[in-house]
Amino acid sequence: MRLTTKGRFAVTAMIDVAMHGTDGPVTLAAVSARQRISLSYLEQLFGKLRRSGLVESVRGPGGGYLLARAAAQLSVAQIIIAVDEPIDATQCGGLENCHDDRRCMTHDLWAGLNNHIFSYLSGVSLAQLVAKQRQAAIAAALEARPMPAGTTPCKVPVTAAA
Amino acid sequence: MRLTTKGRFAVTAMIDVAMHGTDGPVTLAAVSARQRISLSYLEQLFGKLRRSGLVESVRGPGGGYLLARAAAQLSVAQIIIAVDEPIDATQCGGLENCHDDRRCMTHDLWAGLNNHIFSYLSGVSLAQLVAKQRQAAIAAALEARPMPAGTTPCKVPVTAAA
DNA sequence: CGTTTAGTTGACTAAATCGTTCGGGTATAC
DNA sequence: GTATACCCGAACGATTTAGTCAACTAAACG
Repeated sequence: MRLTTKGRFAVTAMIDVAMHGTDGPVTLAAVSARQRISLSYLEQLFGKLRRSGLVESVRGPGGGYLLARAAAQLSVAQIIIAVDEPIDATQCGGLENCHDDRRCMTHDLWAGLNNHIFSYLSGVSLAQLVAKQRQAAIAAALEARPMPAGTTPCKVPVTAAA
Repeated sequence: MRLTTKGRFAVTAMIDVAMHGTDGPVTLAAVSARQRISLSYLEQLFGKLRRSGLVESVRGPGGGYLLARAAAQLSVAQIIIAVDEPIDATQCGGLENCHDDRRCMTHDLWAGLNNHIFSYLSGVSLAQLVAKQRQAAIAAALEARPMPAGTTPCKVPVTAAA
């Protein structure tokens, strides 16, 4: 399981669809404008997401994309798997013949780590991320608007990006 | 935090050094032969690992690389961070000015996921992976060697790679 | 001393991936 | 029938990946 910016773009776009798709399909043009992602790149990503059954498309005017399932039933792992074409780090391509006498370490080794990371990201649902994003948006709005006298702002701590 | 084959190569090589470095330094040539990784690529990786203080080098005949700390004190996260130069998926580069009125979602969003994955991989030590690898090697040896009559082999389940 | 070993550094390369741009299609609502 | 918006694929520059080559330095050893 790979973890690159490509999967992040896909998750970001899916969150956007989840947040704005409550009444009707969301056009990729709107997602592109809001999230500052190239429209054609979004089309490529959503082509894969659709073929993976994570979203459904509606063609024609008023069309766009909708989540194929409830946001609580869509995991980050599914989204990343859908767009990030898998690469195997096992060198031997599953043939297990890289050594004469014993097979390469990478084989069993990374399988375990992959499983752990995968199962973790499988436990993170789109609904959770949407809730977190809504919370952050509220905090930002409170920060931008001047507080009434005598009240104290409730800042959400911003975690550092790696 | 990115997750690519580069980091996997580095971790694999570090496991090799941990397993063969019990008495004396391990040459990259030996690691290259055992793990089927290009010698010059290993040189690049170990250059970064050394500058990050994860390994120590011994020059001259009989030289090679040694773990700078005990395997239990070296985490997978440290190794990956050392070789995978970090990229930020926040588009705005931390300036938070991607939108006119509100900042981009990716900013706070991926920070949380990054932290979770990072803290998970920080909890996985090289010693754990070495132990797991030793166990797998034993299982492979038992599998290759015919069992005495009446005994049942104890196969280790092989998990699928993503 | 000189040779061999092995780390150190840098430039350079083919291939893949990333993100984008462009140009065309096709289904549908109005 | 026209505008909308999904669909598809080719092509592109930039970056990353993985590897190669070449020159250098430090240390052991005879």
